[in-house]
Amino acid sequence: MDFEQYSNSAGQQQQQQGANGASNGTSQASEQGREGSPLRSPTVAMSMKSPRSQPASGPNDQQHKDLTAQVAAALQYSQYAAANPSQIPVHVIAAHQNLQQAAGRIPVAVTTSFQMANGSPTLTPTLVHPNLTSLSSPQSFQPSGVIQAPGAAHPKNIPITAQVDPESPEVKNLEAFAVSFKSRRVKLGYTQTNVGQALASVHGTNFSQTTICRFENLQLSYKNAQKLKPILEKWLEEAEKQGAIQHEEESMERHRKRRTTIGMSAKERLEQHFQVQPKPSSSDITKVADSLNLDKEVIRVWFCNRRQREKRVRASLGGSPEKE
DNA sequence: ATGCATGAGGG
DNA sequence: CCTCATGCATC
Repeated sequence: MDFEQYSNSAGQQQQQQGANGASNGTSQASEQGREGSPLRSPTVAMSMKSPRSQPASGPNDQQHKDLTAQVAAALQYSQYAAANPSQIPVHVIAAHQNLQQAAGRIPVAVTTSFQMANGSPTLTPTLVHPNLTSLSSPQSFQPSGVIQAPGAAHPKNIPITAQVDPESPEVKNLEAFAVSFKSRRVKLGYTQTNVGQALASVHGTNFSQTTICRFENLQLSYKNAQKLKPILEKWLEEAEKQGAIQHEEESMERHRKRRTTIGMSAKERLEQHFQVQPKPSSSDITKVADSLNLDKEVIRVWFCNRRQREKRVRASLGGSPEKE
């Protein structure tokens, strides 16, 4: 099979934001694509106004392709899982649910059928483009006793459910503030790091550059962002009153474990697993970790983080990459 | 800007 | 063990 390169590349570039010199102002001139990961976000959002009068010319929409790819991944895994009878049920069911969920985002219907051939269950998802057929409505899956294998210990359920309506006025307001905040922050000459430290004056405790950055980009959970907003809002008002930077104390003492670098192929495998089973059991994690030659703890944490990412306000939602 | 990690709180 | 809020280390 394939090998993973969980190498710990030696760090070389340091783009520390003006943590000690306020002359760094804006900075943040970052450029993405540092990872070249083929699967940035398997999400299939965006809206597609499809004139129902379009003749069936073929499923060549990008969205359709994306979903197809997602299905392929899920299917691939389900087959892989076929080697582990004790877990097939959960995985397959989860796969189906994920497919339906994915389909819910775009005008496509998913029809998944089950085939018990030689004791090897196979998931066969069929994508139906509304413009192509008279629409064979997505037939609901009937987990008729066939799927419930004996040793299948299902952890819990697979929610992945969104947390807040992206169109909610609250979310819109949050986004507006985030943009405004960044703009005004820059005008004041504060770096994200500066803000995090200065925040102590109105909040009592500091925050890291990371947190400020995530707030500005709304890469936090909805609740977290809502909680931070008033704090940042308060600080901003104070800061604008005083006009210039009033940075606080700076304590630079840190040291931690070196960050593990998970190879790209390993990430693909993990992503596939996640698509069908976002919450793998301990034994699952052990198996995955073993097959990828990575520490179990690393895998466990990866899933935890992946789940968290799924819950971010701006994660994989209609929000355009708002690059800059 | 973001990936992997830590720790508090809940079960 | 998980979720959640957070952040160091690193791209």
